Amino acid sequence: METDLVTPTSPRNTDGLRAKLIAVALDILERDGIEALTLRAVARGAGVSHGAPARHFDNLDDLKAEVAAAGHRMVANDIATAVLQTPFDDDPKAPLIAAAKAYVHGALKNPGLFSLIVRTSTLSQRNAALRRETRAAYDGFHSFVKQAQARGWKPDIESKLLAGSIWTSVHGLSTLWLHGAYQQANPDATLEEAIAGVLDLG
Amino acid sequence: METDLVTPTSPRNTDGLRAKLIAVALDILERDGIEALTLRAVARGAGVSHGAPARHFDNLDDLKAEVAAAGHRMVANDIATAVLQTPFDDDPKAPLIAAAKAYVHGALKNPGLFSLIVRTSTLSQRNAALRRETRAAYDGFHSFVKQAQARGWKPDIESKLLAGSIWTSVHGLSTLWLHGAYQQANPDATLEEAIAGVLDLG
DNA sequence: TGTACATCAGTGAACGCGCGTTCACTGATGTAC
DNA sequence: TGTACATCAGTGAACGCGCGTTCACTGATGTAC
Repeated sequence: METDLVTPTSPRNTDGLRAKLIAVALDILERDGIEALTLRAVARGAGVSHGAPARHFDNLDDLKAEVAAAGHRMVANDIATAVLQTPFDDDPKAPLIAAAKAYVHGALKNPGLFSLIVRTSTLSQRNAALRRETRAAYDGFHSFVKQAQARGWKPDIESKLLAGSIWTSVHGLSTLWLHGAYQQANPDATLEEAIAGVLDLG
Repeated sequence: METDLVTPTSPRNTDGLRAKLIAVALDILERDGIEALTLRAVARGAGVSHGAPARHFDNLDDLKAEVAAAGHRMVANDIATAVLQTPFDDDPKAPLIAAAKAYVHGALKNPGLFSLIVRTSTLSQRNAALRRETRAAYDGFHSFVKQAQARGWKPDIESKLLAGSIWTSVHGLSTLWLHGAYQQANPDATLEEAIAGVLDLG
């Protein structure tokens, strides 16, 4: 289903349950992981019958896409907040480090949501809202990178390629740290060091 | 089950089916993805009854761990081959680029196996063989990095941190490219450029 | 203000599905004598 | 060489499970008059 940002208004429906179902889904992801995210589990968590979600979502994939979009928004928000709260001071890349930390910590805080967001990118071709979220999140990050460059950090690298490199690094670090693979390969490194290392490279 | 590298020998069992089940599992991962990897599907693919796999694997997780170990070995092998076939020539990091390409191409060739390997790292605490594979793969890569450093590439960075950074970057690029997220954010970049960019950073 | 009607979110029973796992069985193959 | 026996990989029926989805229903709420 192609869901728009503006949910269809109904005279007597305040969309209470719809919002609650999404909130419950985020809880389930955080507590029990992506495998546990089913329509029935969401209904149980919201205290309604298992048929109720069908009134708000066409099917499971539809729900997942909406949850992923909501999660995307949350992460993008956390990152923007972290960046805006971090002064450039003497280090032009300080805000980027803050952004990277927010990204990694977001992934570690809710691994299930992180997985869902990643896996849903294939789905996103069919969901305009999700597609917009992805795009907006990346564009936001890209502008932070350009600001750091404008202040003298790696000014000679093409900003898109630089943003892409940082993004892949931070994303990969999140994944590998989450699964304990990074720590296993590099037992002495702390997460802070790993994040800094990823940005300092070179 | 703690499975050892040496499979228990049985007088009349040549382990034909066991090996076939693993091969079928790899096929299923490549063709239909990780969701489709079930004991019953593997049995079907091997042309045996659905109860047969229970003679060789304690349960589904046991099978997955063995498949992941096999996949890990394959990837590590591909990387080693790529590195050994690439002369240092004038560019000390040429073998590392070859390694990165092999890693990414392996992920793109069999996304299901890639997912399984990543997700199984949590499982690996319970499977000694898989733990050894992970460790061996990383150690191999680390030695390649040290060789590049010995030839003058980024010699001042602590090799473990450098290896970790490259690993996370390449891993993240694989994931994001696989899901189309990287291309969406950076429509003009080719995979080759992205790989080079990740290693060139800085 | 009051009444008749329409809407529709949520109910709960029911459906078919594929799954993991168990278990008595059978039949081929290796071993002991 | 031949025979009796033991082993055990693979069979196929059966089990219970949770899932997504459908559907007639009911009851609360908004609307028209």
